[in-house]
Amino acid sequence: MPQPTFRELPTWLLSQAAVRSHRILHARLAGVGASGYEYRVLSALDAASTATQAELGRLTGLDRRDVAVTVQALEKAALLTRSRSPDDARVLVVKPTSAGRRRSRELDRVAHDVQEEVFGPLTASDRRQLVRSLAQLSGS
Amino acid sequence: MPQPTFRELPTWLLSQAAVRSHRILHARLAGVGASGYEYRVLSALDAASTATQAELGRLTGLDRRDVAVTVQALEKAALLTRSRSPDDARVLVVKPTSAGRRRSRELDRVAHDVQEEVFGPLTASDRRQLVRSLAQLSGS
DNA sequence: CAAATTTCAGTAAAACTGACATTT
DNA sequence: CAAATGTCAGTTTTACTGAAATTT
Repeated sequence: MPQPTFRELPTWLLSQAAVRSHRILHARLAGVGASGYEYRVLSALDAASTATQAELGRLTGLDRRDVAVTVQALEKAALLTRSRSPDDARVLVVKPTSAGRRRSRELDRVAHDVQEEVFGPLTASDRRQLVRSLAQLSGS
Repeated sequence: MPQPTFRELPTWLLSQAAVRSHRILHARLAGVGASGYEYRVLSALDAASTATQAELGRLTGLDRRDVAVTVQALEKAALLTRSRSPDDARVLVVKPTSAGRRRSRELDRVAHDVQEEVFGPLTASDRRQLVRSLAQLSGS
């Protein structure tokens, strides 16, 4: 056998598993009216309690531009507030509203349920090993 | 701890690992002037020797529409040919040209090299286990 | 008529790029 | 002046939807 085709490559298997996982999570989030970006921002913000937009970008892996757009939409929906930092006039401090915190936990629950659906085929020990390896791949 | 945030979820780790893997593969393919769709179609076609567009869609996991667009571009680049099937006038039979076969193997080599870069952090046995689990997740 | 194949027109999410004004 | 932050305008890739024409 010379070079394997893409269908036998680990990168392909990884991509396919992620596509399937993403499809399921995305469908569940859409079912409650949320996008993936919104979920990430709200969930990260709930965990941090308060964060600047730049911090949210680092926490969520989103580009600053995409953070700005998402945060603006969430502000319009009264799920978070933004205010200039007194310490640093460049920075916008973002805080969840109580509706935002409720929403965040609702989305965390939705995502939690998806884990079973996606990783159900694996044994608990395979699952642990998979999580370990995946964490290593994305720079732990 | 109530619900974990998205950053602790297996689906997130899977997504992040896939994003990183995709980024690397995509950059390497772009470096030789190919898109992911083109690589998948050419590689699948080279392995199958000949296929209809619908078959290519099933092999590559691409939507029929995206197969059509990709195949038309590859035809324009003289990397494959299309002809009506004599047996079934609905069907377009796609064959690689010799330039297409060379191109396909070039891209397979590029992708093969990426495997090391992406999965290098893992031991060989972790790698085998990961591939097994990933295959299970995408419906093996 | 039902089903499959191909094509057309379009949307949407995700990731990303380059530029700019403001502030530190 | 360099660096960081937020904003604006835009592209690319990938995935997908709905509809139409053709043929089986």
